[in-house]
Amino acid sequence: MKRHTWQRDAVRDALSIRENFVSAQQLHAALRAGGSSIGLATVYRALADLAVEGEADSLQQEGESLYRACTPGTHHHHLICRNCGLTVEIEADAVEQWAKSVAAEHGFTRPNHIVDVFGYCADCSSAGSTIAEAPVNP
Amino acid sequence: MKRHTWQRDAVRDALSIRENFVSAQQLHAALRAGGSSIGLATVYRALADLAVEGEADSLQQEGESLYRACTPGTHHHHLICRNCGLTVEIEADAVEQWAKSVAAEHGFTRPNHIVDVFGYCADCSSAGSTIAEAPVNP
DNA sequence: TATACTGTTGATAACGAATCTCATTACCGT
DNA sequence: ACGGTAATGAGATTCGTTATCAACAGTATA
Repeated sequence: MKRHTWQRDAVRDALSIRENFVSAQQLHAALRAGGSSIGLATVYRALADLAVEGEADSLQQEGESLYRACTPGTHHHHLICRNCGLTVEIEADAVEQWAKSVAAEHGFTRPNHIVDVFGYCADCSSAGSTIAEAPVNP
Repeated sequence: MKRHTWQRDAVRDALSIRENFVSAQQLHAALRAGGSSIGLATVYRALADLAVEGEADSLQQEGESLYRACTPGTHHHHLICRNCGLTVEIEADAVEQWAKSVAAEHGFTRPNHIVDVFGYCADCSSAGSTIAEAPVNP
């Protein structure tokens, strides 16, 4: 049986406050900075649970998992700024359909897909000279 | 100046033989098993270089980087079997265009995208009872 | 409310992928 | 052949994540 603890709530709340993707360690540091005594392992467990339950989206970047609160029940993808992390949820029925059809064409069943778009948001683009990273697709 | 070594060739050859995505450690083990004395760090370096030069595709899965040889100069994505790893290169101009337009709509510049489709290939689907993993999208 | 059951927590150890260090090797222009 | 220097590789190191396990705290029941 699943139990209700303040630790889970704390992680959920801390995640829901944030706009961008954050790592488990960042979230743990923020919670501790806020006076909480929550443990690191618990933050990892809570985030993994939230992701499984569909309350959080996750993506892998540079060898670490990042999480972000999302509205449960909706399937969407993300448009993420490489510079500041600003994240926009995007829907893409066309892509969903494409993924299904291309899988079916090749005899694949139970298709899933990973679709994320990265770029530089308007603000970071206009402040272009301060961006260290070189363009990836010139 | 860039130098030509048998180690780079060995990694490139070992990668080109394979159909599926492999990890650096798998490739290193295979090379050693084949009698090579190549070092692990060198395999990591060679794979990273190949990916940068566009001779290999890479993806992140379960906290590790997997690599696969690809025909240089062509932009494509992958359809990957979750069970056996069978990989099919797929092209998707529609998705490319969608990524560009959705980025532009939100003021994002220099868009990149990560698009991969996972599923169960025909063979693994028909041998369904042997697949341990539960369906992810019932 | 008191009690027992058991899922959860958290400090720490352990793990694993990837990178760094640095002495040694060997590629390549001269 | 020579010399500068990029590349190599064994091992150490870093860092994100997971496992361990005793102590704790929800929750159902009496």
